[in-house]
Amino acid sequence: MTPQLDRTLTYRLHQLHKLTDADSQSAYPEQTGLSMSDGRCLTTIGTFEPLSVKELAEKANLNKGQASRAAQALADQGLVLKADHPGDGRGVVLTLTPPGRQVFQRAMAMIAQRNEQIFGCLTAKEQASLSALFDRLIAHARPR
Amino acid sequence: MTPQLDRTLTYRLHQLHKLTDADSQSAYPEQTGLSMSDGRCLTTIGTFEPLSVKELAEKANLNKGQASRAAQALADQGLVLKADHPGDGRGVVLTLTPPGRQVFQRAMAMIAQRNEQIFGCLTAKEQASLSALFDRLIAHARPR
DNA sequence: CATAAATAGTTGCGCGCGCAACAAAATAAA
DNA sequence: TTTATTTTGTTGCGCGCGCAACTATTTATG
Repeated sequence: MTPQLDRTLTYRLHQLHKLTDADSQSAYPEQTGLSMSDGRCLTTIGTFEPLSVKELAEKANLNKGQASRAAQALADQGLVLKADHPGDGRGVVLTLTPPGRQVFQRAMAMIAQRNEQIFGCLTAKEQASLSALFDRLIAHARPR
Repeated sequence: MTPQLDRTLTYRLHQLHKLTDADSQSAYPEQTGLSMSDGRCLTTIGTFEPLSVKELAEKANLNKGQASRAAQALADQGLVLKADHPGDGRGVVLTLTPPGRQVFQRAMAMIAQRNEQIFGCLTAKEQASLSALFDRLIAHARPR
């Protein structure tokens, strides 16, 4: 039997994402001077550096085209260092520059704040449950 | 203190959404002949009819421009009836046509199936917990 | 009643996204 | 070595999305 649309988890997952993403879209430029997409790439590099473009794409959940352009944009702004990969003429090595690290701090503080805004209405125990469920769902959904 | 990026709930919410949305993007056309956006509008109308364009936008989580175009597209395909609102010369009344109802059935079956694919890795109890958490989060995030 | 403000829906436009084609380099096969 | 296959990153292109301007109708205000 088919459940009511608004009782499906997919429907509400989509709904929740839309609601939260809309706010982030304005929060990123306001607090970091970067677009949401570029800001997410910066925080991803800061968290996982050093990173190749391909790895950046995977970690930040975007395709390599976007990852390539974002890396270039961040490098142009002096926030990310795009170095040649030693031993592989194709690859690049992405790391944060000192100014990039400063923006990274601000961005992470903003993310922590938004995390609190959105999930603060849950108890610590509920947040932990949700966290564990997310991990399982992502592991299950991830291709390969 | 700032948590690690990949341990934040916002990061993983975004990740999970991206993963699931990508699959839906192909599942909708394959199983209903409609784009994901149009398909979601159809299921929304079928679930909540009768609906105005504004209400459709709210329920389907898109802006009224998209809602207007989707309603028109579905009407052009004969799946949705777009009638004048009695008593308000501006408003329209969106309902499913008989053929629209058939596509609605297929779409809902597909959604139920995707729901199972994605959330089936959780026990019924876990799904119920997640459902309750989603409701609270959405109620808290929703403007007004 | 006049006119100002609010609301419903449509449409134009620019930007971001994803896909796919491409070039360059590394690796595998013969 | 030669050549075929795979992998990495870049770039071109079209479509979908969101915003904001606009029209038409309704409701509020003086």
